[in-house]
Amino acid sequence: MSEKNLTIRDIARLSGVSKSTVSRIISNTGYVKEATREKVENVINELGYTPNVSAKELSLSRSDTIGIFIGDISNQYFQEILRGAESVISDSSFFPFICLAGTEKRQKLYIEELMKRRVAGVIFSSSFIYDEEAISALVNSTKAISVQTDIKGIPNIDIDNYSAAYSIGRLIAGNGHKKIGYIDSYNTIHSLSERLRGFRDALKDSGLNEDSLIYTVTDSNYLAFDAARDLLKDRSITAIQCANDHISSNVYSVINEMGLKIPDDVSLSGFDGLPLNDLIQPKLTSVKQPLYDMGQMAAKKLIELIETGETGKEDLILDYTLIEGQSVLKK
Amino acid sequence: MSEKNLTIRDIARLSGVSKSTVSRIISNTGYVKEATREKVENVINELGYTPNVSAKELSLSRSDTIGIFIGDISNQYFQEILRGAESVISDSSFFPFICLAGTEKRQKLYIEELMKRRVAGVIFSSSFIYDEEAISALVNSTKAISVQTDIKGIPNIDIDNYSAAYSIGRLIAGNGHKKIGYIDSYNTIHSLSERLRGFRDALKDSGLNEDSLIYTVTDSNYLAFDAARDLLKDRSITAIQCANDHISSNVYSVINEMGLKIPDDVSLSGFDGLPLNDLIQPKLTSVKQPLYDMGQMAAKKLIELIETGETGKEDLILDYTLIEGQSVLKK
DNA sequence: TTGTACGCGTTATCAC
DNA sequence: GTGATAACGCGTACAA
Repeated sequence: MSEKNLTIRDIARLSGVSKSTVSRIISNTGYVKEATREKVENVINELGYTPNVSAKELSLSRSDTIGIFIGDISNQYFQEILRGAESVISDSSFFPFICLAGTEKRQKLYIEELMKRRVAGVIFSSSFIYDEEAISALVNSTKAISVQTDIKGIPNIDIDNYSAAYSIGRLIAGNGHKKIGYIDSYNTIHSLSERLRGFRDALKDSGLNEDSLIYTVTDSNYLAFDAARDLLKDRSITAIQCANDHISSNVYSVINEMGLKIPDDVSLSGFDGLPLNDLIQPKLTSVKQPLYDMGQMAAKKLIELIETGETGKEDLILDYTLIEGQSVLKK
Repeated sequence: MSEKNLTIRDIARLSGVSKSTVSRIISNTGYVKEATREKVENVINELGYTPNVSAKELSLSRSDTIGIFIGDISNQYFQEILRGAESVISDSSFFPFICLAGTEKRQKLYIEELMKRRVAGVIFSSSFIYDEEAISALVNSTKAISVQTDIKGIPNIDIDNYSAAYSIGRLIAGNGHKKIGYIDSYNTIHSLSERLRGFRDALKDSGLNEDSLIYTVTDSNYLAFDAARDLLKDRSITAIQCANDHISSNVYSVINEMGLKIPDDVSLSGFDGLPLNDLIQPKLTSVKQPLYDMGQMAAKKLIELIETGETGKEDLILDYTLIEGQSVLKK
């Protein structure tokens, strides 16, 4: 059975060698005679010795931990990015340290902890940054990268939000809708304003005037129930575009609750292409972002930055896919 | 700007005191003159000094980290438990270390890491344990608790699965269904076998014979598509009960895909009461488990164990709620 | 190929 | 109140 608090010294003593030899065997570095290695490894296995990470990190003045800073874990959007990033990191020589930074208090806590742990790098994915100063201090003390998140001075992984939103706007207008509700997110990040800009331009280029877009936003809880109910009161609105699929799934619930039919009574479309869209009937028109890939890409790029020692400034833009479902009526 | 590798010694030197004094101030322990404290704190803030966790842990021979060992993060079931556990831990003096242990490789990696980090405790929530020996070693080296998970020798948080499944079985049979498909999970944990047992007994007590339950299981990917298609070929089956809502949501997709109507063509019911059920039309009949609470309870109980030094053996059973939606036809 | 000695940054135990 | 000093467990020159 594994006893507690075994140290490298115990192993050394019990196998009749010095600490350094044990260290060499554990970290698999330097020359060690095969016979010695076997002897020591036997002792290690028998006693169930496990090296102490804190001591190792302290000794090396370095940690191989990478922080993954996630905004809201109950949102599938962030889950996908997290899964992608984690998969790459847990498959590397680094170690993922997941931070569920969904509230102001948690952001503070986790940022502090990441600093205290001297992490090798951080991946940010959050639609809101509460304390820019703290983030800035963290970013300055380590390597960092973001996924669709606004943080100054670090590379960002994203898609071309303007162009994606433009496409879906053209699609909806092209289907003959003339009065279109738009439910934006309460959060104010660049990718969201780009989507709105792209959507607006699409309507304009389709010959619709400015009044054709009825703009609303979700409340601070990041839900969309009230916004949706407001829009649905105006029966001249024939289509609703949501800034992301977290919102569109909530709007879907409201529409069902009110006994309305999609797309006959109202058209619905979103942005993200989350897995939960599979539960929506009829199939939702949306823009699919490669979220898992974006997470993976962020992790790969970050590891590269750590290993090369470079800082990296250039953003990476990945491809999106327009998904045409049956949720937007052709008039 | 925060410079790297500042130590307690630098702060001491620059504020004209000794390391010990700085340490006292940081850890807020022992007597320090107010004037000294202010002086030192100013230096700390100006330089942006952050204490080094590894050194602290090493010095104390103790870590205040609690591991949260989660089976499958893309399953909302685990998300709820994770969120509950994290909320309690991040609000305590301990720190959450989240392990996405969904694959055999990852379980090995994370268990090893938890041991290396000398964590204060671990919360297990996973429907599969790949290496019982490794888990056992970890459990023996620290405090541990589980949520609806089979690990020997530690307390488990659960509901009365037998009774819950019995209730839903009586409900379905009471609605006149005589041939009922049951889709079990591929995973083999105690709570699942209890559900099956309870459901079986309910049908028996409703006067149905053994042949009335058509048993199938999901495949190793934990999906349910094939199992559902198989069941749906037999048009004499009028209702399908799923062992959990991860399965029922997949079955819902299959039913829609095949153009069948719930509950007219087939009834569907599940187990868990996940948030994503809100997207299912009509409202799904299911058993709601207090998953978030179970996570919270696990964390609270674990912290208690850590602080009292006790091991704890007694399981905790929480209440469930039978949710009667419109997805089971009354015949 | 192996052993010795020092340092990593912090806390705790003593003295003062 | 405050300051030396010895741990904590490990890696790594430098010797041997």
